[in-house]
Amino acid sequence: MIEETTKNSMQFDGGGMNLKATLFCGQSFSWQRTEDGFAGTAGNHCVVARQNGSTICLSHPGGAPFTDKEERFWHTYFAMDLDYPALQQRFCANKNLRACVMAEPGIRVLRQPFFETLLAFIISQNNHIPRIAAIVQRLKTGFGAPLGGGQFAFPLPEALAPLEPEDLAELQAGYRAKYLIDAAQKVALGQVNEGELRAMLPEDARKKLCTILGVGSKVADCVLLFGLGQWQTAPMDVWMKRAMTHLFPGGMPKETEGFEGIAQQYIFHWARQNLA
DNA sequence: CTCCAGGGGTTCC
DNA sequence: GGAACCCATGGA
Repeated sequence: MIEETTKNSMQFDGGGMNLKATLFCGQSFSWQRTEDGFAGTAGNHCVVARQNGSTICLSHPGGAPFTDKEERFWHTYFAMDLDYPALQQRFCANKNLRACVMAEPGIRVLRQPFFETLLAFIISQNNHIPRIAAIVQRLKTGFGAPLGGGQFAFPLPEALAPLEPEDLAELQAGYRAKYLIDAAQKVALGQVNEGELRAMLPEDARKKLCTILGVGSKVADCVLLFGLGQWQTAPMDVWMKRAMTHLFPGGMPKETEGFEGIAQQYIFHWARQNLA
């Protein structure tokens, strides 16, 4: 008998993660609900994710085994290297942080690829989550490389850079189409470079991102947080004020699904940088 | 029909 | 700096 050595799925303990809340709270727009779980892509990788109790299970749409490289990729994507329960316990010493933690304790900040995070949050401007996700999906299927199982990768900057806004008409992204192309061009030409952004001081990276048409303070903050693992250093009161200005200009909403998660993500990242 | 959704650009002052 | 207005699109 030959032992089965390939792994057609990977499982790990979520460490208190709520998969559904994490995927659909508004930090990522690359996941879809399917009959047997949540199908999503990141970079050149695609998976179907499920949660059974505390266990997170990932499998390929076609059932293919995972390589070591893919396992590491998803491990990093879901930030499984961080001890969230311990992190949250520390946050709860602060009143504002505690409120964010208690709103939805199962949310983790995902580590998403830079370019797709940038474009997704450009699309997000003056828009709502279901439509953002629909536009992202059309962007992938229309301009991305097929990954099998009906999934498509997020298009590369080089694929979008030569296009004209009318070429993106099928996205139904409206006036944002020219923003997407400008972002793709600046990344493809190296005027905006992920490695350089990561090496920069966060405030400088923020300014650099804002040179892209359609990227202002809010989009830049989201890209720094979700796509670059970076955040600016600022005193707590400044940071909280910015988060609240961005997120809840009219005051904290009561039952708006996802919003509490966004607040938590904002605060979590700040706290990770400053309370360590 | 009007309003607005996780903004940003432009054009004023 | 801040305020008004516009930008496409689709759902309530």
